[in-house]
Amino acid sequence: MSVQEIAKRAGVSTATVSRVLNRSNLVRPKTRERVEAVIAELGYQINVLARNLRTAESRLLLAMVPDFSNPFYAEIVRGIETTARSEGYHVLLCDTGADQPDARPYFDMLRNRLADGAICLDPETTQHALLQEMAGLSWVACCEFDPAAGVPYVGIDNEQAAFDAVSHLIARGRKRIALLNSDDRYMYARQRRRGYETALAQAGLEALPIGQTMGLSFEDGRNAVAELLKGPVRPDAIFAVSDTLAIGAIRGLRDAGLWVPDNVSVVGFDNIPIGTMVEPQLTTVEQPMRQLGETAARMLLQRLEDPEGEARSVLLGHRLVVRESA
Amino acid sequence: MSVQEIAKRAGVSTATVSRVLNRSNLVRPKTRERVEAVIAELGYQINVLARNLRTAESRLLLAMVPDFSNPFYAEIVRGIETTARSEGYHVLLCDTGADQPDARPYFDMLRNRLADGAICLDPETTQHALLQEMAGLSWVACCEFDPAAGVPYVGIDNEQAAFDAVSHLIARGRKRIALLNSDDRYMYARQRRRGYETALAQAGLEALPIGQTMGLSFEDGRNAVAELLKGPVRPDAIFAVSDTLAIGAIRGLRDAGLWVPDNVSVVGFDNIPIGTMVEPQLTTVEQPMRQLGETAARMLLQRLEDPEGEARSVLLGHRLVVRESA
DNA sequence: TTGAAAGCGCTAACAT
DNA sequence: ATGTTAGCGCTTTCAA
Repeated sequence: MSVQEIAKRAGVSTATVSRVLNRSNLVRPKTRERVEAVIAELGYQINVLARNLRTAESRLLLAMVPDFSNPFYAEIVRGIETTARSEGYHVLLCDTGADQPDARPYFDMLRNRLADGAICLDPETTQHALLQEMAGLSWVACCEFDPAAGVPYVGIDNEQAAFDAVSHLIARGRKRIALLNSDDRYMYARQRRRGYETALAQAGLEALPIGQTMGLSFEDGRNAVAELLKGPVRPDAIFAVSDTLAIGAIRGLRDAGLWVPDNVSVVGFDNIPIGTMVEPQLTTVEQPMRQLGETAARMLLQRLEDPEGEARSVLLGHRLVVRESA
Repeated sequence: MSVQEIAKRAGVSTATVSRVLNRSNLVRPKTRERVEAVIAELGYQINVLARNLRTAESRLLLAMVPDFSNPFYAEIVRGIETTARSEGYHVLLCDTGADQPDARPYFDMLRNRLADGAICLDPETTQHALLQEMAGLSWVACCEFDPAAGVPYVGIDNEQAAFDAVSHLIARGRKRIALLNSDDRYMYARQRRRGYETALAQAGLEALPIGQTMGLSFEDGRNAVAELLKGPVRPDAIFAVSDTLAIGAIRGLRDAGLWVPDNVSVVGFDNIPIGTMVEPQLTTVEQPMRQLGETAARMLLQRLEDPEGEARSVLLGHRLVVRESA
């Protein structure tokens, strides 16, 4: 069943049916009614595939995420979806993580027009590839961004946020503050490290050897702390760049017979729900995840509407949530 | 740039270009080479929108999930994606939860052919609606299923799994075993309840008043336990139908000064990662999440290939993972 | 093994 | 306010 069929039965042209379908107001109410009646009667459903070809848009957005089972990303994706849906778009989730480290297939989805645009939360390498291979294609960066790249982005001030977290530790009287950092491929990791270093420097404290992990998991944190504790100087505080890492760290400390926060204070990052489910409850830096996603989607939608329009990037606010661990 | 362009430059017809594009073997190697050279040279990318219209398929699958930020569902979706991708399909995630309790918009995506088929993890109500409104459309059920509905499904034997969990508690010498159940709209909730009741009955034990929650969250579990403890008989064990609920329950018990597992044993369900991140580590029933997703996707793909083919449903195995909490 | 041509179902420019 | 008509870019029958 097609517009033709509807047109015939309603005694109008296909153009008119199309106008009714697209809520054009160049249709006499009476006519519209008649057409709508036929549509309802036959249970006609528009063929999106045909429309997509004709209008040369899929109304599909790509969300490239390193790991959507990470609650942090999950919540951002939620924000993206909410906004996208409200504008009649759908979101295609692309987990570029573990399983499928190659983002190429996703690039192809953009190239061959399966998606109208993309939101990229992937690390620098992916973003640079996107930038080079996708010249002229619409995408925005979220959380991970290179201010110099010329791509519109939304994120937080990671350096400042890290600075705030470490300052909190210092204010609590801690002197041997270790950083538990993740994969250096991520710009946020490097930015937070800078914040950590600045805070220590300003307080005249020395940085400890950095605990470096490959991932953001509980076990990563646990193992890294075990490593850290083998060092010459025992930390009295740990700033971890993610909550799961921090929770793993707490377990690592307990493994070594250390108590949090009595012996060692711990601050995490993100403020994901698990933070309140553990004991002690996690002190952490909150990111406005939902809002990050919503903003990213809105920026992308704006780009799609007006590709030439000026693209303004945004940094959203963060907030230190003080609970029990520090 | 289109097939026309390529055809002209390669000195062949559009049909031949199309054949090359689709790996048809009715092309002379020499010709194929020439065409491929032109394609590579111009960096031509097929227009999926046009192909979709022509072939009347989008190679997009719908995954309808109550809450994809729940690690349990996230892992299943992973399985779905892996399998789908290996067959050249993409997955459109539809979070039918909190935000968007109405699945109607997703139904429309099926009706108007934006998606070729769907995998539904939503509760009964949604599944029945799908069944009625989508006659003749391809979909399969995953985790949530009504064996009598005539829709192919994959899941586990929830009743048996619950039976096993409760039996474990009984074997540990527990006598006052409470059930912490979630939303009764879900068939799995009703199935697990039956398993719980059967196990108790077989052991000649009495069921306690059931702790009923609206959702599956930590706070739900915590609050439900507080309620439970107000009752006349204090449970010495709790079987919760989800891990988050169980972890909330453990906290609720601690709130009341009770220790797990010394005073009260707790068993969860699903075996999500957090189970090993809490203290005590959670004893739980493991579901083969990844495999559930993979199987569901494979079933759907099969249906798409052969809509008339017989559809065989499957129950996958579960496993009790004994850790510290019970 | 290749080509010519029809047409998937829709939208939109243009005409009335 | 409505109709006519020309494609969007591809695949696929049919003929050669």
